[in-house]
Amino acid sequence: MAYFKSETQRANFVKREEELLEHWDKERTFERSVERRKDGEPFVFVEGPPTANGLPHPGHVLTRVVKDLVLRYKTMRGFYVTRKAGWDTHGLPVEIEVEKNLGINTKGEIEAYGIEKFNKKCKDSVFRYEKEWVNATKRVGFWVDMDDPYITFDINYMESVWWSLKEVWKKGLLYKGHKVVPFCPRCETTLSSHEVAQDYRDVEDPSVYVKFKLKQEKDLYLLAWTTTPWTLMGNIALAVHPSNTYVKVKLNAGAKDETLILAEARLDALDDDYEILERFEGKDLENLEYERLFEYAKVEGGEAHKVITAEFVTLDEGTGIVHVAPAFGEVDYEVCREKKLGFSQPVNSAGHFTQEVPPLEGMFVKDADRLIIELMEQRGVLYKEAKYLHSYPFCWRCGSPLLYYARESWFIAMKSLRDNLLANNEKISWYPAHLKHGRFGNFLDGVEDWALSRERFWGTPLNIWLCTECGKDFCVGSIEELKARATNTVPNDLHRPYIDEVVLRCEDCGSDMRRVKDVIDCWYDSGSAPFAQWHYPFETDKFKQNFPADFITEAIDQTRGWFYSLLAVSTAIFDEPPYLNVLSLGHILDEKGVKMSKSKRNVVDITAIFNNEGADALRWYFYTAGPLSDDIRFSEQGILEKQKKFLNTFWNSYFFFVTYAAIDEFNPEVKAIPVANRNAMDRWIISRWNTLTTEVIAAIERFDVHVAARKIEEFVVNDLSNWYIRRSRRRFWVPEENFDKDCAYLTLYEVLVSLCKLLAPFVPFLTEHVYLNLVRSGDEHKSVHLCDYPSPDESLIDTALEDSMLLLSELVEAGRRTRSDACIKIRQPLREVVIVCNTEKQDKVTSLTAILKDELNVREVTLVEASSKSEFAAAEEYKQADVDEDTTLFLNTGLDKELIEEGMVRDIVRRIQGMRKDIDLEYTAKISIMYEGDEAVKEAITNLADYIREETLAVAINEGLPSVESEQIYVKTWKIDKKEVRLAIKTA
RNA sequence: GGGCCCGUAGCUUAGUCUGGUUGGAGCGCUCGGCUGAUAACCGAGAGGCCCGGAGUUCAAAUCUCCGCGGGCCCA
Repeated sequence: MAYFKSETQRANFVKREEELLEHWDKERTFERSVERRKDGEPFVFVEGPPTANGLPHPGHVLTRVVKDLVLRYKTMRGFYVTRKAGWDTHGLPVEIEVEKNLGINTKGEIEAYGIEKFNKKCKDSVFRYEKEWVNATKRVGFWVDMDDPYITFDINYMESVWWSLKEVWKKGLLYKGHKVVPFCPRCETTLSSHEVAQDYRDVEDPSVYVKFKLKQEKDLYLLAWTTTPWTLMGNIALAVHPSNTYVKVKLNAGAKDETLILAEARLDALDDDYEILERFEGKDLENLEYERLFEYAKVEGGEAHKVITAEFVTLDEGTGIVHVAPAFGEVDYEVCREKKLGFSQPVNSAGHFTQEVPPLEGMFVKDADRLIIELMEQRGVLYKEAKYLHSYPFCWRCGSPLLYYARESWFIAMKSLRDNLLANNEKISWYPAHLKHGRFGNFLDGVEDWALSRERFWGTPLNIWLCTECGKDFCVGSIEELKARATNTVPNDLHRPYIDEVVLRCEDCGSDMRRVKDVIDCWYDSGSAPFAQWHYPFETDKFKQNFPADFITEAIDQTRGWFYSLLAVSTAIFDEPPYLNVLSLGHILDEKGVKMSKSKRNVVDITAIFNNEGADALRWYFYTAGPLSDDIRFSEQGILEKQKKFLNTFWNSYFFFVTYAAIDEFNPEVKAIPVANRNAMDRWIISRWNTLTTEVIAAIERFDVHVAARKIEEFVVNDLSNWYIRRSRRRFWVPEENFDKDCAYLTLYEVLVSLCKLLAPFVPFLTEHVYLNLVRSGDEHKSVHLCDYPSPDESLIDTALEDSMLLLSELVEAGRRTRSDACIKIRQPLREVVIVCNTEKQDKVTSLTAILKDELNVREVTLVEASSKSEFAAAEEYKQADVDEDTTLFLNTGLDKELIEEGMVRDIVRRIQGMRKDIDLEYTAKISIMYEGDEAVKEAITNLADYIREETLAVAINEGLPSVESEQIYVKTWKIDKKEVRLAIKTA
């Protein structure tokens, strides 16, 4: 009985994959692959948690298959690799989704709807597409434990987050300040940066040149410029560049005779004639005080209305003197904080002026521009007004112009940890390496304090309570502590609104303490994953085993996202890097090279890919497309090509093997032949395989996945299929058992099984299917994914042999070229090929002459020294082809009757083989042949009848066709070398 | 506006770090050949201002600078 199951020639990858998904489920193969390594060295991975409130995108699939490749590889290399899935569940994107469904979009409406109900909806919405995520994850073959994932809204997870924030608070790193954020006055919502980026429009705004009167000197003005006149109500300072040249100019403008200061490079801004009175550097202006434009808004917390110097001042436009309003600009806010200046906020959260500004009270800021310009004109402080075209962000939901607006916010003092961040970054290996000191390092260099709080609803509540009397703050670090300090009942759910009800007792004054209303930035949630997923420090074992991570990978946009938040949290709490290796991936672009995004409607449906091409084809496409750090132009056609070229070729190599192994009932278990005893071809493919394995392992260790995958592809397509198997076919066709055939079977078998292991992390489905059929002994519950990764046997690497084969392929190429030039088809045997080369090359070729004879269809191979070259070059029947500098090939193109007859017969055999295939004969079926042709044909067939019988499995060859047509007889007329030949076959 | 990455044939790409014969492949196209594993394969051909410009050098796809286009992050 056949040892191997036979296969169909068409692989049907999709169906195979679906079968294996069930098989793995039933066999618990994933779980067992992890468990069997539990005494191995741990290789720690942290899953970057996706948000499941949208459909998975091809980019997500890419990160998942890259994670899977590395984790499977490490597992097979003997590491203990646990893989906990995670879900990111909090944050504004979730809230917005719910708001959309409820048809509301202001915080007021949410509060009216009820925070309890609202958050319930958020919680439900978070897993709206969980099924699709789980399906896609499984379907693509990503082995990760989704039965026991970490979830950021889980109470244990939140408790760990609270604990960590208390550590931050205890170190004095948590403080309250203002944060200037893009804010929609209509929705009363802060917008995240990616929301802001969604709707920039070109708009025309008034730009005004305003004169600020200096206190020290009479009739001397600083000329400032702004495109948002309404922000002048919050003016605190004027900024100049410290080292640029400024001038004092006297205007010659009749009644408007006055003296102004501005940057020399911006004198163009003046409409009038002027005379330069003085030149000085910006820093000479520092600390000059000026009279405020409007007396209305009150200033708190520091000095105001003086000149400061700042590097951000540019001379591209304006006057080189910048109006600074900390309530309405992030840069403004930062510089004022640095210089310890005051703060003024005359605008409420709906974007209307407050009663601090009586003439404008209740007016929307953008509508107030006109009135403010008029007021300035009346006071004679407006130098001129112009139009200014610029791009400005609008709310993507309601279309209102966004305001930059300072809101009260809690911060983590990351700036003070800058050196620690940089030092920890030094302990991390980045792939690609340039990110370490490039994008990421630069970012850490200029790190800002982390605005941690969000005035929102669905998130981990900020665990800070403030005393209603004395203002003292307290940070709660655990549920136990909360219970101990609470004066009322502690809820089971830590979310809003329940937590808002919990009142603590102030230790200082004994009054009530109330929680601040904010929730925590969800990036802090996911940045806490290394410890929060294990409920550290309330449970300690798992965390200790799993920190720091050996490996994380996500797309490039996470450099300032998760890659940063992980490092930030870990540095603040442990002062250790949370991961040691980080691999950054490129993005998936559409076929035109544009980023795939929901709004552009160019996102490819991955389920269609799974159903059409299958997971292995998709994976192989991703792995071979190019360096993982490069963007990929996604193309379904490209995936199909991978399926045809690579998967099919691998399948067919396997199919060839099992087909003949079944016929011969070959059993690898009872054969053992040392490699050294096998022929050159066998030793060559085994050597190539060992070389390949060395290269593949080296490449994966560097995360050069595309290098590894492309090398395997070349091996399978070129070396194995197109050379080794093609060259060795005849060895498998020999009917009787013999030593050489056993060598061929064993070699191909060993290479295929080893290839399965080498490829298992890349294409886990196909390799499993093939492995399960090829390895039929041993454990019932076996799997390629339970195997050790192959390691190369250096003693089997024969570089000299590999070199020889390379030379041989060059000779074959040259020989074919010569035939083609001389118009002699390959089926026509020729007498001789002469190779002119040095002795070193002669040695290389000698062992492989049999192959050369076969490939070039010549009877003799003659090797000669360079000295005889001229002799052959002069002979007419020898056609020349140059191989390389010192190697030349001559093909003897002379034909005699014997050669012509042989060529004729080979043509006939070829036709008969085609006919066998036409009528789908079994490979082993015997036939009888009948023919009609001229004398030459008859003579050739008679002379070479034995050869024909052997090649075509014919038991009889007879001249003359049967007179009656019959279904059992297949007749076809051919033209061979201008002769008509009629052939007929029937099964014998 | 700033930082980082990418740009090679119609398409996908190797080569760039470490400058050095005529810039390699694959898909597609044209012609010819081969085929009882292969929806394959082999040979020949057409197809490249190596994004543009300047510089360094005996020598630049490769190094430097300035642009242009795309991407990401940040303003």
